Amino acid sequence: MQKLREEIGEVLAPLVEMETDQVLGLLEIPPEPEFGDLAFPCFTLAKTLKKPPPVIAKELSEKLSGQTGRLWDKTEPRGPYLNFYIAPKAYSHEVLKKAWEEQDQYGHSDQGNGQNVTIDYSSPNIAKPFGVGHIRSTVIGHSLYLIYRALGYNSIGINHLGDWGTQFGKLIVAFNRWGEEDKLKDDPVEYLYRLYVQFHQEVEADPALDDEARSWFKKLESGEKEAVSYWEHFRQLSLDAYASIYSRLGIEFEYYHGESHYNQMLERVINMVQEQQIARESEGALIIDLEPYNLPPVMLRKKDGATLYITRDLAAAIYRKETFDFARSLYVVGAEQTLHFQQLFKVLELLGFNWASQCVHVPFGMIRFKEGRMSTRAGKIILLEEVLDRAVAMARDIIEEKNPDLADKESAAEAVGLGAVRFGDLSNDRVKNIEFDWEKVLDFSGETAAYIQYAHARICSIIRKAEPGLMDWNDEAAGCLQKEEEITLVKTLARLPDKVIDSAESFKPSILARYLIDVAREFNRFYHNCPVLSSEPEIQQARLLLINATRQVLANGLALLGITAPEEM
RNA sequence: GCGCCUGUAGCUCAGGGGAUAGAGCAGCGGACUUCUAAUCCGUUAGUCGGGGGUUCAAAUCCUCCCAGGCGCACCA
Repeated sequence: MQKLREEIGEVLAPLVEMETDQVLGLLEIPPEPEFGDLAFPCFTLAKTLKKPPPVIAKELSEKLSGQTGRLWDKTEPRGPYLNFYIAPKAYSHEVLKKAWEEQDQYGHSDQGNGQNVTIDYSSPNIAKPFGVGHIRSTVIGHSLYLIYRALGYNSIGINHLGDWGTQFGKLIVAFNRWGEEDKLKDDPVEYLYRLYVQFHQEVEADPALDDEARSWFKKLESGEKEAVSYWEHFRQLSLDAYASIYSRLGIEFEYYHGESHYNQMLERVINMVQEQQIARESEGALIIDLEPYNLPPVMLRKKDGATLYITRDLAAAIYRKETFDFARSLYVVGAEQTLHFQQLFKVLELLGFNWASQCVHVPFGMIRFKEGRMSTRAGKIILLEEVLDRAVAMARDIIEEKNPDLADKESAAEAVGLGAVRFGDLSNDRVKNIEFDWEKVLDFSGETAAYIQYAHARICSIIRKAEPGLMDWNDEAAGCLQKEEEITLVKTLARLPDKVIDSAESFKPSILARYLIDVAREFNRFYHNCPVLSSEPEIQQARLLLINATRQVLANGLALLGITAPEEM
């Protein structure tokens, strides 16, 4: 906890002739609890003082002997480290009080100062089904959205729909040749998907289809009526289908600005690069040569005059800066597009935009089958809806088995099932590929969302049964925790604010997710060793305050991951 | 061919300069008349892909090699 660090930093700084901030940067958390709670390593001092680190640690300890702080009450040298031990009573009082007062704001802060952060996430390609592959951007991006908002930033969620591009040419060709309006109405997304797959099968035998598709897209770009009406039709049907998934997952966006939103700005972008003289004609196309920066060239306009993805992305970046004046602009997009973003940011820089450095690509690995990658074109894909439905069904079965008397089984099943799917995507380091495995998706034991939700539900259950009078704040009670399991839990709860900040700075919700597993684990240890309701009144009140703080940490943390915490399950 | 990412226990993964490398799953053995056993406790398991280097200190940083993934001008 920050207060403890500062206290120790101030005591130590004059003794070691360093700035307080410098000392704070060195303090670390020891690997074992018996080594104390915060450690000062003496290695760096060894050079200036010309003494071995263990001697320095010992001397510092002697200088501090008998001295205590408000939140720490003991120091001890151990090898090259000077270890500080917290004062359990004062410390737990401090932590419990903070959680008690801040409630659903515990872990939040105002460090963002209301600055705008745009977050581009989900961004599915219209007219393609919403597969499990799309869930990563959606879930990671949405969590970052919530985390930044909790830190006082004004998060602006943008769904950069892939609603423009050659794929629409392909769809129009396919629909013209093989499509039937009745089937389309029946299940639009599924049907468009089948047409898309069929196109890619037929094009093998008849490569001319590709040219036809390109020409349809060209017509679309030049506003030709028939093309535009197809496009509007397909786009709307797809949007309707996405809406139900987003609402089920509780995902929201400030803006559905798809690629087509920037069509009016493309001309301006082309003019900009020409004014800056960074572009040139090559084989009829307009390109920017990035060889001096060790990057492949960027193509802004094809020889047939049509624009490309990166042209629209440049327009989008400029639009976002001009409209929102962001402090940061995040792109939660798969790692396979890393090169694209390197090029994009470099071109922004060449255009003289110093805010290019505020743009961040937040990459993530792909979801693959054991046998290889998923492919929309080849029809090798698992639909997200199916995954969600099966996970919820499995949760329903388990609830039926474990808690048949539960009043609202359906909402608990939904929370647990959806939580499992989300947590699977959030708990591991983004950049790694995930192997899709039904068994893992449907497993609710061990390091899963259900583990955290279960701890939360257990706490709620105890609180329901407690005497209401004992659920009040009480200074004495808050300071009387002393068992090892209690203190360890308190220390774990104290870390939430730091974990939220770490997650934001590294753009990794997985840090928060892992932390919540730790909290749930420490709670379970406490639960099995420290009875709450059957203990003496004062201890009971203390433990109620402790589990209430734990409940708050679990609920607040899960909320930032977009996962709901049922009170019963 | 060039570039980016990944390689840690049988499997899935944490840890990303510091004190004895940790979890979950699987296996084995225990704990429900007691606050929900979706839990807990114990136990087995590792030349941290390999070589070299930087450092008082390397799983962590640099370099080379190996393996896998992903990219590299008219897709997004």
